[in-house]
Amino acid sequence: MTAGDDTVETRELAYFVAVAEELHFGRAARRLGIAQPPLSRAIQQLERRLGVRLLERDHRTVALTEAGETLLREGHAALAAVSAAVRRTRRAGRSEPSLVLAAKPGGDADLLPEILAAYAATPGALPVDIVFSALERGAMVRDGRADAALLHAPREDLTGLAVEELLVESQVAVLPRGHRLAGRAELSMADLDGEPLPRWPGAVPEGFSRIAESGQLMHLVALGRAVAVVPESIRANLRHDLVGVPVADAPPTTLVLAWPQDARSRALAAFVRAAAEVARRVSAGSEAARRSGRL
Amino acid sequence: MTAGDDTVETRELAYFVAVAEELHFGRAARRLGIAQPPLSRAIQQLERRLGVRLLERDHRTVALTEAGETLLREGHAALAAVSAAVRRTRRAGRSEPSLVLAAKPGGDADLLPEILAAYAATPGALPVDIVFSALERGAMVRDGRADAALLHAPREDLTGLAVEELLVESQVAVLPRGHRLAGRAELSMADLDGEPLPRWPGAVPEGFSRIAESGQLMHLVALGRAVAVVPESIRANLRHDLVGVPVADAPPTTLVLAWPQDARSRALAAFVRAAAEVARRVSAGSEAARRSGRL
DNA sequence: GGCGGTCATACCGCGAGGGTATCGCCCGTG
DNA sequence: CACGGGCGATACCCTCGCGGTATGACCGCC
Repeated sequence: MTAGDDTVETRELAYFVAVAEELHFGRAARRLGIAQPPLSRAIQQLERRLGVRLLERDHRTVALTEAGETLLREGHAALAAVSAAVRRTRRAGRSEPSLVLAAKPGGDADLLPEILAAYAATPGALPVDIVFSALERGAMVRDGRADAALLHAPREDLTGLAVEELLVESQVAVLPRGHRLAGRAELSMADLDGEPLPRWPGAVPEGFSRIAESGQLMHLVALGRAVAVVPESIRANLRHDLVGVPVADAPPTTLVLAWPQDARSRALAAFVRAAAEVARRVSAGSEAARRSGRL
Repeated sequence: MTAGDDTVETRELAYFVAVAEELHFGRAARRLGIAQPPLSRAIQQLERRLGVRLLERDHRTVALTEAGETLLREGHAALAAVSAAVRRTRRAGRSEPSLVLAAKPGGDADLLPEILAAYAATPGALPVDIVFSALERGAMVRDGRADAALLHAPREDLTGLAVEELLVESQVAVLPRGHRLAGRAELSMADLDGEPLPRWPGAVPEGFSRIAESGQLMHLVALGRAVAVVPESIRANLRHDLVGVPVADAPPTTLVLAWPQDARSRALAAFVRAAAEVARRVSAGSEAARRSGRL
């Protein structure tokens, strides 16, 4: 009995996700651009089809059941997979192909120009479009908006992505030039204990919505409203009113090149190879410089 | 222009996948249980909606374009994500919850009884259903048919799964007792060069469709039709007419417990902890035995 | 106790999806 | 070279299900 057609349409998933996120049929319906009654019906039908109660409604409030919570999580992932499929297909069909690389402004440790040059020198290289985003570069790769991204592990989540490690960096605290700790040769995290947040970029300081751009963060630091702990490579591009001081016990950060773990593109493979090659060359060079005492 | 409603229904994806796999509208339609004309229309509509040519048809044959190939790959993944969502939701809604563990017969290195006992002793432990499968345990975890599985790395693909390493094992060649190499204390892969396939379980020997069950494989070995290289733990349960001889240069195999990488279940976490604890205890014990010369 | 808010039900209209019949095209074949 | 068979596309029709409007049932709150 209850044959249970194992297939659910993406429309139904999107409807459920909307309701589960809003916990309110009317708002969800408005967000979806439909009326409320069809939405109620669709959810009931979905529950009947799955043979599972997804929402607990008591005429005043809507709450998720255990099953509803898993469908919210899993349904989100499934919808993401569908739109990733669509986006990647569209891109694969473009007559004039290119690679899209997501990078964070100032977050490339100055490797990007060399990587681009090395790849461009590859036979059959495609044009590379750089798209800048501070916060959702990983998501862009996962959902097909970008072919690859420069990410910082372990700060950013790498699940579901294939990665090539480019560079391991220690971290520095960014401080106003006049700060009491600015003159120190080295700090520990404990030294920063009393300092205003965000200690880590991406965290949310009091009264600010979100640090979406590194210039904003640096501005906050200059104002004494925040202290940032960031990879040492940004010292090269620091504003003149700021200084970077090594933090000895901050966990090292790894700059990685990430791409969808089952990508099959010839061009992407060549790009990854080129990036790895540049990283190898550069880190060997800086290693040599360090050994010869120039750093 | 080309507003491009970014959503595609799972039905459309399933239709395209069927055509892409069959490369034949008639067969695909039969497989889907619909007539051929609506299928043709659906594919055309999908192509129009994506703004991309997916199939190259020349009145005699159907071939995939570049975009079609990526939609085949990505669409498959997306459909799998959808049915995984459905299955996991159904399971989460069951009134009497349980854990489903996928194992391979003989592939648990005899850890399973202890793991089950350790987990059962956990407060709030759920009943554990063991489901045996030789070939698709990884897929069962990925698509929600199982909560966790015992897998052998690197022989089996672990992408998309979270894992806990339980046991590293060296490998042995399984040979008929009368085999010319059966008396040797140790072999190398080179010694097996002339031997009949499959060297590795899961490979397809001439004239046989698939080794789905280890009993079949052992039977083939006993008949001299094949030589198997497997983790050493199976030596304990070998038929009396077979012997296991260590293969010095075969890459070691790791028995891992794998689960969906974003699972949130309290019960699963407890099970993983219990398994890791047992593995730690057992490998410490066998280490001690080895040191004291009993092996 | 009326009022507003929320979800469910009743009912209707229309469009999309599916079916049958047929065409157009190409290829093999006698 | 004519003809038949196989394949995908087109034409046409019908039905079912999705979405809309109107309304009901049930609460909490002034």
